[in-house]
Amino acid sequence: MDEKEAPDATDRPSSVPGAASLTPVSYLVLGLVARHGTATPYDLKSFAAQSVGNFWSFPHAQLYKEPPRLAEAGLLAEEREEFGRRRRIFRITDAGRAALAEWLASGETALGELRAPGLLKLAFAELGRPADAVTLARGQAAAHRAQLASYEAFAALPADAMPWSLRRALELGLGYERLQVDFWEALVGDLAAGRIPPSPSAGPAPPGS
Amino acid sequence: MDEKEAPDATDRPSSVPGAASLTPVSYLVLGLVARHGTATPYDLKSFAAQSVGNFWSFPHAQLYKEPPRLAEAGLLAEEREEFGRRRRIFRITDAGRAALAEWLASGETALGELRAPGLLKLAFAELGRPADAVTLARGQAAAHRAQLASYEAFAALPADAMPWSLRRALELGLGYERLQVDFWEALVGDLAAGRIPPSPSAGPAPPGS
DNA sequence: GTTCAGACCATCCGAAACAGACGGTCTGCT
DNA sequence: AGCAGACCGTCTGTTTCGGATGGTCTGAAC
Repeated sequence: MDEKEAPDATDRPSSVPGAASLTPVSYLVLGLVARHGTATPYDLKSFAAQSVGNFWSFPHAQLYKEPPRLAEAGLLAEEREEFGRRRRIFRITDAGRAALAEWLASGETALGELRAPGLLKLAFAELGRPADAVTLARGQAAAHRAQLASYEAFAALPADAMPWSLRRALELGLGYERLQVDFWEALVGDLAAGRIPPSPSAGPAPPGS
Repeated sequence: MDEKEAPDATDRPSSVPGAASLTPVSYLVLGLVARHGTATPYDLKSFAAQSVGNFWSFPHAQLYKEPPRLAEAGLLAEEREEFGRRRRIFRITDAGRAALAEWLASGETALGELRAPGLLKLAFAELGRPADAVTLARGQAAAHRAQLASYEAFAALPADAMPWSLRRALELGLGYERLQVDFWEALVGDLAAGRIPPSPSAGPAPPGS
């Protein structure tokens, strides 16, 4: 029953020639270049860190490898600085803009998972001591409070510091962190008050059952 | 307190159990085996799908590869069915229990990222047409509503169908999906009402900046 | 009592992603 | 000029991903 018979609407950009497979990184690069006009790989690294990098980090090596790949597919144009470091400068092409537009227009909507390490640990907390669960909850609450503060600082930037769409995305991030903080703090409270029965009936199912 | 292990020439199976590199998958396997007493790899696949698999899916190949690895490290004991398929049956050892306990007790708290594909797309929605953003938001809302319903069905199981810790984890999942649904629905509303300025003042920064 | 379909179970492999070490290049300060 | 330190880019081993592939068993039809 674990099979998902997803219709899988083959979301590959059909109108774009030679575009084999575009990953999230591809669209990140495409989007960043489109937004800024031009960018070197290093710029991409910085741009990403300042924007989506907050909730989705990419190894910087990816941001160096992806632009040439996209250039080869015709989605980016590449030029070089004349002097100095002779860095690669990328600019989006019409084909690139089309691929980006198609991605934005497609009703693809994969939905991702809640892969929080703390959540995995919590799921098995019954196997440890109750005190460990408290430690975990406190730690998670603190970590998420810190992350929340960082988002809030970012959100405090003036209105024209980021496009409306990014700001809106940031708001989901804010909500997410608040949810996490509330959740873990409530858990700390419940555990401290003994409101959660760590040994309610008989503990975990005995192996011999 | 994550250990930085220097790459030894030949890393022996285990000198100190639990100190080697154990990944989230390792702990998933350890936890599942501990919870159920015994398990074949195929069982693990099923158990995972029924529990944490809801918010954190693992390729099943991982669940076949990991148990032998853990057995080699002394954290699991392996026996075989006598007849029939002669499947591998795993059972946790004292060392395995110790490693699991150590993990549960450690104040590790890595915090993971909000890697939702929809969020990435939203972050660049300013580059597309406003109608695309509406499509995206509607699609995301629907997808998350479906996921929410699935969680709710799971949560409706009787109290003894799952340990308290897993139920608690599920509650975070529930909250997360509700947050998503609310967020995307609110976005649909704002976009429809024109409350979000897709072309506020002057558009994105010109390339020549 | 064979045969065969279809579920159940397990392994393998190429292609990415990942983390981060390592090296080169330039700028500002002395 | 010399040098420190920031800036910038590439490379490599390891792990993960996702799915193709291929065996094994049950039971129902013949």
